[in-house]
Amino acid sequence: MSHSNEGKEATKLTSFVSSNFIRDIMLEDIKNNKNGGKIHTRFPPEPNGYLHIGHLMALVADFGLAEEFGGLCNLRFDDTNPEAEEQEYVDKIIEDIHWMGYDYEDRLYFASDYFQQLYEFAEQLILDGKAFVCDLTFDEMREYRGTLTEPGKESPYRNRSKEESLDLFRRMRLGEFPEGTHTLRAIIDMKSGNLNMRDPVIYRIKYAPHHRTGTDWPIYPMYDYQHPLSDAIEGITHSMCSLEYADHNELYQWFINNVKWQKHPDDPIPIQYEWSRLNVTGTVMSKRRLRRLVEEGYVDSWDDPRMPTMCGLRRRGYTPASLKDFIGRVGISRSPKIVDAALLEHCIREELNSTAHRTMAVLRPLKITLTNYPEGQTEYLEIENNPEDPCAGDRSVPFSRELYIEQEDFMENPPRKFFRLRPGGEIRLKGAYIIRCDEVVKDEEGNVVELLCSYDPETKSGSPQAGRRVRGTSHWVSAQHAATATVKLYDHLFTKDNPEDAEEGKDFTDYVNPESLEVLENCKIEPRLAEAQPGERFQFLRQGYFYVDHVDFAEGKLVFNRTVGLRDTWARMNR
RNA sequence: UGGGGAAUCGUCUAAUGGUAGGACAACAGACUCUGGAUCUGUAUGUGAGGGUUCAAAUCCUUCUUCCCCAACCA
Repeated sequence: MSHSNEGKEATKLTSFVSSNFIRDIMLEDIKNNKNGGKIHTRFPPEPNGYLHIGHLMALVADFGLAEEFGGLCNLRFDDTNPEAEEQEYVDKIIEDIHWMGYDYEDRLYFASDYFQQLYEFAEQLILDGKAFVCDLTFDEMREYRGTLTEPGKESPYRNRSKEESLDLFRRMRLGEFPEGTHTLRAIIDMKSGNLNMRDPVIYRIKYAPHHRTGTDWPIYPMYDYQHPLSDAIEGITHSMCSLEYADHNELYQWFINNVKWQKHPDDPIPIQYEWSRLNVTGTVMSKRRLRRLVEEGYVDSWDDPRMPTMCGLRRRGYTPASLKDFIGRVGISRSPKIVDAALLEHCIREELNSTAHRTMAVLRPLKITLTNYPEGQTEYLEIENNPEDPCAGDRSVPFSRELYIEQEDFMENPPRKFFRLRPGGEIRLKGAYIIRCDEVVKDEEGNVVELLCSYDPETKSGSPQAGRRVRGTSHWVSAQHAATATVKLYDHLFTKDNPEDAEEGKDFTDYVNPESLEVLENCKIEPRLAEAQPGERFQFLRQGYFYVDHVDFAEGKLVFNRTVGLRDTWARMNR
């Protein structure tokens, strides 16, 4: 991927800024030389959907903390449910991880890589009297499990002989039984207050073909069994996950303690740590809801720039560095969090303010003619690319008699504090001259179609006499030299901070912002922008940061997606 | 008395018995050839009640509120 350099660069620049309890634990472990002072994490997505902003915490923490302590992070797909998982998602997830600049080197693993090993562990568990084959039906098992407040009952098959269980388990593996007729269950405690400990199922029969192992296996291990053992096999030291798995930690430890997985006495014993999930205002995260947005046409695709998916964020123009910065600022904790999307926007604005080149694009053009400027003349003005970065240099921008300015930079009857152009008033054209509006040209319906202006040759930017001041400055493009482009103005997808908190009779789709996308087809852009390459980011002066859509570009279209607008105190004053 | 987790400015997050601090958001002002950026300033917080202590966000205690768990999903 051409984007991987972007991510790697970002990795060097950014690390966590805030402290967090996981880091404290790692620091302590390193100090005590636990596991030889090594940190080894893993990022364990299930390939059943696209990575989205809710996964960002785990992604950045798993890879970022390992990186910070000179450790390693494996990429391991949790692919033990063939009904849900697809190769397509594996590929998309890998693409997103590469884009973020994270490197798992040759450590790309799949839980399915361990199916044979896990199977052997399971046989041993049976031999040790710690697991049995259960013939209870799905409904019976639910009944035997008890409830949150009542203890469960032991399965009548719990005490059958090891030999019988082993025989049955082997025949399960041979594919002799239909789905749903048998399970392998751990023998733990049906009375436990923790439902996960009530003789949990560790293998079930499934004949669905697996995206990697095909039809090799008629039985599949459950997450709770597979995950700790996969961690153990890989030598993971710190196994991090979100808080809804806290109840599973006891089971995690049970498998670590009861399966003979250790090859050497100093193989690290993995420990699970949990943190609270990341939520962001104005988004939905669940796969089901995201799918509805796509399928019901609220957005165009999974990578629509309004989607909170990683691929959507990328098309919106977010950078890996800004995303890492965001996670660093949010921090890792165990308290529930719904982070203000404004923080995410701040992170990308801050980065782009220092890196994005300034350009001029007139989104809604209003023609002006400088009546005292020589016809046919073009002068090239040197304008700085980025006032925040002197090294960014200057570029030449053509200036001529006929120009476009923004429609909203002119008002015939302006209110107080409107510092832009009005009849008889003056503004500076950025990097050029001060102009005065002499005459307003209207069509038959009274719409303003053109302004006749005059320029003051004494006020050329950079010249000694340029000192005269006017309050307003506008961006502009030369009509003759401008190219036309499509600009997509994106805004928040929802009108509500928490779209899921719907009123009676409504659901989250009722809060989709009808103005979340405005497509402008007739934007006039300066010559530099006509040469823009996919993946480039610019500031459109006074308007915002824009990303050259790499997807549209591949289809032959030059489209600028608004990543985020500039802070706009004028707009705020008018709210 | 099911089990587990969490409560600090509007939002995140620090302070591990010793001045409740930072970031984002908000507001006000300065500056500005981007109404951007930058700078300065302002307001807002320890869920509640008891207790220990010279001193409590922090320790003890009672209570309240919120989140997660009853897939042969992860």
